[in-house]
Amino acid sequence: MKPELVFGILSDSTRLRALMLIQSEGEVCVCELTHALQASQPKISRHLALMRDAGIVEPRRDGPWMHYRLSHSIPEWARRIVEMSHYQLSDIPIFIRDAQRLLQMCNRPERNCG
Amino acid sequence: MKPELVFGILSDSTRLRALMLIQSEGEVCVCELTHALQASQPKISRHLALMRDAGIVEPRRDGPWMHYRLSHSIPEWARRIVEMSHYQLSDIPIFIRDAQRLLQMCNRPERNCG
DNA sequence: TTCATATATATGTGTAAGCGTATATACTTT
DNA sequence: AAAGTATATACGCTTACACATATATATGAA
Repeated sequence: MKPELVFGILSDSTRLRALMLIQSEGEVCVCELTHALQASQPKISRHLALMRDAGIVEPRRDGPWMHYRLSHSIPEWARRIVEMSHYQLSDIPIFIRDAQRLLQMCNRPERNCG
Repeated sequence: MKPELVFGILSDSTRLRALMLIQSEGEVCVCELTHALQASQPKISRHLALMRDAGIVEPRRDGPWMHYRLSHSIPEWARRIVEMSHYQLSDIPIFIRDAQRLLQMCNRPERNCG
């Protein structure tokens, strides 16, 4: 895995916002992302597929839902870059708002209402 | 400055390699980069202009030479991301080789031979 | 098997990015 | 001023990317 590829993943707003939530929550499903990011489902799925193909995230099926988390086989340096970017960016308004929308979302698979 | 823009800067191999050297050396000039990265001068200059316009690096003229360093007005989170990426990536072969070529370069402005 | 929900992918389109080559600008020396 | 070196930008081209929309696949319930 090449470093510039990892940064390429982070260089799109939708993917960065998704990864920030994945990093916060450990795991999120597609419907949670579409809700939190207020984006269309194909848009979210396309970006997740991109990240999956790049080896950054991995899917887990849970009935009809697909959950995504950081890939367990991601290189250590890549994991640290993602973690540390999350740490540095988490107080920026747009990411705070995404996190809030996720917490306030009802009908989250495997979770109660917020 | 938007986070995804900073990652966009880091998502190109030439720019990432240049920034790694800037981070190591504090400041490098165009001719040092063309030598260390073994790339054409227009290619290096174009990428530096891109990073300058994005507010990541800033130029300093020294006679005929242009030196580039991290911008002093870069947001703290962006500086930390660059610093930390350098720390995480510095032992990857391609960056080691770039650094070696730079150290072995003779005729470096403001420096002796290595 | 039929329907509804959740997710994935395909298609067509517009835009942005990177490259090589050529050329322009800036500085230094003569 | 003229020539040489260092750097910047312009141009034409090709490819990659992101999007919206449409459609396909997968699961669960009836």
